[in-house]
Amino acid sequence: MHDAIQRFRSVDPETLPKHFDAGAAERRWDEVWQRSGLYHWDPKQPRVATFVVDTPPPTASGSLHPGHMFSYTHTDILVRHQRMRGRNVYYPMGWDDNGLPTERRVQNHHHVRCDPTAPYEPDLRLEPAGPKPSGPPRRISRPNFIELCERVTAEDEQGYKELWRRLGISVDWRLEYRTVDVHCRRISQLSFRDLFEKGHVYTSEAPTMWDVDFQCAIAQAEAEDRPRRGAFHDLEFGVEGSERTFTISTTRPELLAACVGVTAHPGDARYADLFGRRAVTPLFRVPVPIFPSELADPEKGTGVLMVCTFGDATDVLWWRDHRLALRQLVGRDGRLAPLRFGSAGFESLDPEAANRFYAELAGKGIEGARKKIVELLALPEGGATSPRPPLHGAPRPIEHTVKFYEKGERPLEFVPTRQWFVRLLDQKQALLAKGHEVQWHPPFMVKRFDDWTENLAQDWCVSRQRFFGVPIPVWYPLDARGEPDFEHPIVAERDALPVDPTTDAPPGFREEQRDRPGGFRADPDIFDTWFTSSLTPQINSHWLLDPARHAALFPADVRPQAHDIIRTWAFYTIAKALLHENTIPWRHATISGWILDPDRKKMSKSKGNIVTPIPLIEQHGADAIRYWAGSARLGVDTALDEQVFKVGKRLVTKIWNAAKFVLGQTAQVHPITSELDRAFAGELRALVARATGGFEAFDQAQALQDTESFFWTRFTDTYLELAKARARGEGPPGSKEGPPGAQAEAGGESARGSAVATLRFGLSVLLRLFAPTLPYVTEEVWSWVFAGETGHASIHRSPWPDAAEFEAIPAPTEPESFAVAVAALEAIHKAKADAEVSAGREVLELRLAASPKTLAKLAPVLDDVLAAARARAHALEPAELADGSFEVRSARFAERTP
RNA sequence: AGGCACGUAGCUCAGUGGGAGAGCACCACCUUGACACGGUGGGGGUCGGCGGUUCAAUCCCGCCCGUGCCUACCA
Repeated sequence: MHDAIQRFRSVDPETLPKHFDAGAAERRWDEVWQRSGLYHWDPKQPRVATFVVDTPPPTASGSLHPGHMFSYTHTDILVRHQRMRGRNVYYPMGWDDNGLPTERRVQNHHHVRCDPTAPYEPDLRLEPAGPKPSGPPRRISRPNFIELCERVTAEDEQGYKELWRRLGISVDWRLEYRTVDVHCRRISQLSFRDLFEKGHVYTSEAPTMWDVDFQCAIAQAEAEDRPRRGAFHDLEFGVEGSERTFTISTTRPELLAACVGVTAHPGDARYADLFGRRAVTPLFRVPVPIFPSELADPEKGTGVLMVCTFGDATDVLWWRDHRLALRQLVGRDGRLAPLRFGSAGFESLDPEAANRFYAELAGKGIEGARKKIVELLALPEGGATSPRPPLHGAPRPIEHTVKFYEKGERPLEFVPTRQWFVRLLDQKQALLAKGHEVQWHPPFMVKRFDDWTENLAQDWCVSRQRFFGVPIPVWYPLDARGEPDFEHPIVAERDALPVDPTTDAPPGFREEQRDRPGGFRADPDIFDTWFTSSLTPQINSHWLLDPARHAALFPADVRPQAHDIIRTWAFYTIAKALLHENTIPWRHATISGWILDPDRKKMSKSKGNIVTPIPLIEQHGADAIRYWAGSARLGVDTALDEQVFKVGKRLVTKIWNAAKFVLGQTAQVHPITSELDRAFAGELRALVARATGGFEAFDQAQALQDTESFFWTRFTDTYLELAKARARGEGPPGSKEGPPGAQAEAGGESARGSAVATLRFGLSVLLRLFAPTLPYVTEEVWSWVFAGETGHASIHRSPWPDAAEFEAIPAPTEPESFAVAVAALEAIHKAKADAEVSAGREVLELRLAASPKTLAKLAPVLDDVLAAARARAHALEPAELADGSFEVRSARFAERTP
């Protein structure tokens, strides 16, 4: 770089526009960068030279959000730094088109519903439905529905793509993928096949968390707790063959017909006599076993409780561990199923009464059934043994937490259904170990991973009863009666993937055998969206399809993501890499915070406080938005603050103006020899080390802050002012001998050339330090002269500044001379401010005091200080002042600025 | 209930075992030649509270208070 200083050219500031036009620069440079292949990954380079980003694939069906700008900019800043460090960057973009958000978006956008029984309409063309469609939604076939999903997501992706390009997100668009495309379906199904071969997946019919509205199974990761108002109902139970009664408290009286057991803590003396006997439920008079369980809390309710199929996760445990009866009450649609008590049905001491009572409940929804059963329980004839009503007193309102599907509106139920699971409970220790092999930024985020992993209670349910997504590549053989054999699933062969079992026949079968006795039946389900998106590193590396590419791209270097999906995306991705290859999926996880609105509330669509991104860019410029994002450290929730945009915009303008000045200096450059220049270079060198260290520690905010602070306080406000006169070939006013330093240096021209060279060198270094954060304004300035001088057409492929660039610049004679020069100038500025005259006013007389040591340090830079202060005359006075500080003892200023 | 993070100037946020900082906002001044999308100067904070360690604590330790989030709590 120092050699390049010799080739420094100048530009005529008159030829440059007066102001920086951010919008024009964004359009122009994006086009140039795309056309020149600036962001292209080079597959020929080795792994060590490559930097692989596991970019988050956004759900394109969501709405654009300032949070998108925020977190993707974080990553892009790191990526641009790596690119300038010479790394061959692999920076893809994916779109997560799977699943519910897309289906919902299509349903609303076109006012349709998927009806798998409807026939395919090849020529169906639907227009967007508009804001308030009338009438019931149109029912369309599954293939039509999927076509719409693909069309809508493709449209939505354009909005994102436009935003990324406008923001200067430097992805290689050749590496675009969609989680439903052929390649991703193949990788996803390969993953299933591999897990199947390794014994990590199984199918079972078991009670599973079930959303009654979506009628779909849910994994633990998608369930969330919500506080809800409920009420304890005290119900009197009888004891078989005895007058003994006891009272249980339940919030779910509607499940009474599904009561299959009663339990209390083994140490609870109140109920010790009951263990081993049978309780008799009220209304339905069903005898059920009474057993002790450590899981029962003597403090809660009455200490004794009913076990139902199924009220909650603990019921599932009791049901399984104590081999209780299954009396599934809530159906897939959330309504109470028909039950029969008596000889042909469930046991009851009074089947006739049981059936009579239950007839009042069957077919009702949960809320309706609860209301009804409370009425029934208040009837005197409902009691099992006692003459009074089984419901004691009024329901007691409580606040309790209830599990919901995160996108759902009614509480989850446990419904026995056949699902596919990935075994994770037996992998907890290995998962924790792998999680700690990853370096998290900030490091404490690993705790989120630990908490989740340690508390994992269920294997991962990966099958979903939805339409749009990756099909599970499985068929089941049908026996002679047409019953499927779930113990011997037929999993598609690797070479056949991807398959859709609903249209493809399994190996060894013909299509005509579908759903026929002796034939086969397709698994109708699709995968959980995370089953595919947990493979984004492998999707990019073409795992199992291209071993050389996989070796070059896996594990990835960085996984950027937000902290709310550590339990899903990060967790499942780590799990997949562990189960497939016993490795980690990436070396670093960078966790961005959330965007809060100016009132510190989380921004979300439901709160209606979303600001749309593009207008913000139009208003402030992409660099200013990036400045705001880059200023926030990883993991820190950040307010959407227009003030910060303005600060960023001001910085952009200042860079542009400073560059215009620096590059407008026309003098011939010389080697950097003057003391002030050498001292400034020394400070700059320290900045480069700090900023580089910041980037290496994934702390782009610190790097930016250091660079920005240096730029204002060490460059524009100080060095530029101090070196300005010399660079122009002027000295202090009235000095006739030529530029300052002429006496001490070999000649005036070399001192002048030293200043010009230092200005250019400083600008070149600072531009490159800013380039990752502010790609547009730095590229614009770079293009004026530096591109030709350094041989790097774009600043974004130019070498990151390093110590080697400083080697040819001699160290300053006095390490503190820059600081001393600044302090002296500030003292004179203060005197001018006190006298209420402009900083540009000439100083006719000046008595400047400092300690003798400080005055000695000032000597080699004195002429620059006097020139910057416009001092015609001066006297230096040794004084008892703290080292490094100056005082103006007296001064006289010119009447007006010349 | 356990955990993690945060609490520093009116606001947004850096920071470090020894001097309390930046930007914005505020006040005063300066039409200066790269920049008025500018410059110079200034006022403003018991660094959440209480203890402890230390020659010295905003920083380390303990407890407490407040805020946010994660996990658990579902009879």
